Amino acid sequence: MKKIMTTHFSKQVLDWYEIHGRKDLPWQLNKTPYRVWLSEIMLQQTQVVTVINYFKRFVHTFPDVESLAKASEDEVLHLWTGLGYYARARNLHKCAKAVMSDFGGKFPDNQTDLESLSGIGRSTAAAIISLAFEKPATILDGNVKRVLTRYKMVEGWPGNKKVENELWELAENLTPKTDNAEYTQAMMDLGATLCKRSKPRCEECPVKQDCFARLESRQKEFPNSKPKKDKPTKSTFMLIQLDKLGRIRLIKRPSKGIWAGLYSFPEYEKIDDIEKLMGSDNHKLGSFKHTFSHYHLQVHPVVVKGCDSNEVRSDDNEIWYHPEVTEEIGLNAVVLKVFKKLKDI
DNA sequence: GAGCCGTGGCG
DNA sequence: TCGCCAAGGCT
Repeated sequence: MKKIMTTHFSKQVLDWYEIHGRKDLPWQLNKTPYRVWLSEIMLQQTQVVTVINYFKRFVHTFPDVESLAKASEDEVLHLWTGLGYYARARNLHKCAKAVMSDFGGKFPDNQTDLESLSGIGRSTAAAIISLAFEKPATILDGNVKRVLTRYKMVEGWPGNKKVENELWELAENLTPKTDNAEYTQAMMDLGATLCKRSKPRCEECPVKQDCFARLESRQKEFPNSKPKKDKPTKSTFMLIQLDKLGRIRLIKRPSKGIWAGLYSFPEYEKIDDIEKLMGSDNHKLGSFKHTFSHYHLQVHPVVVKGCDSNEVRSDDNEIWYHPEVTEEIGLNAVVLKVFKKLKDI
């Protein structure tokens, strides 16, 4: 009985995919394990529309794992600038080097070896096995979770371990051994285009007649939402020093914590801390709020012009940045936002 | 298990 | 304006 239902489900999904699935995303063309891996990392917690241009720029600069492994971390972070979750970029680089040194430059095609690599967990490993090597594997990403929690009305927040284990088992039971790559892509397409979080297009869904949530008109309740927690608000004064050549002083952030390894402005807790150092001849840009996944940051940019770049003691972590001269480095979205504000004044 | 780790879009 | 969250993984 179970097997019949399983076959039924995957057949419906596969038939739908053949007609409605996405088959010409950049990483689906010239498909290689490298391109599949890169896309899977970029797509972690990030939507397709955001990733597309980053992916194109990245493979243009680093067309294969060897070129990526040889790059500097700053170059890699540069191509990740604005994409967020920068640990992904550092792990990506680390992974590329490991593939070169430990796997002869070829991505492994099994779950254990793939999961031993930085940045690759159970679902990403399965996606690579399925999509790149076309061997049977089961993924469980946000799309699949959304589809399955609705299909079987799975109660509880999917981030909860018990719920997640339940979903893994369900996912594995539904995954076919044949046409596995198509099925994997189909489930993600289904979740992304029809079984969306808001306004799901159930009428067009290939499994609508068996979907418990739809049959009870409870689609909105699934997946159950994450228990909410208030985000604290922090405040920071960012010192933007310009020298006579229009260069900007940036400091490389530590290898742990927010924006690790990226260049950013020096930060101070109070305006007094800046004026004690620089004097009171400064210009305040409008403060603004930047929101992270786990807290809000109220940013107060303070501009000091006409600095003498020779006067500031410079170590390896400091640079005077000029977009057209400075070698490529990683920047965060707040720095980009401030750059834009500077242009407007 | 729970916190950490970005960003932009949407309702 | 604001909370929510999108192709997760690491510690």
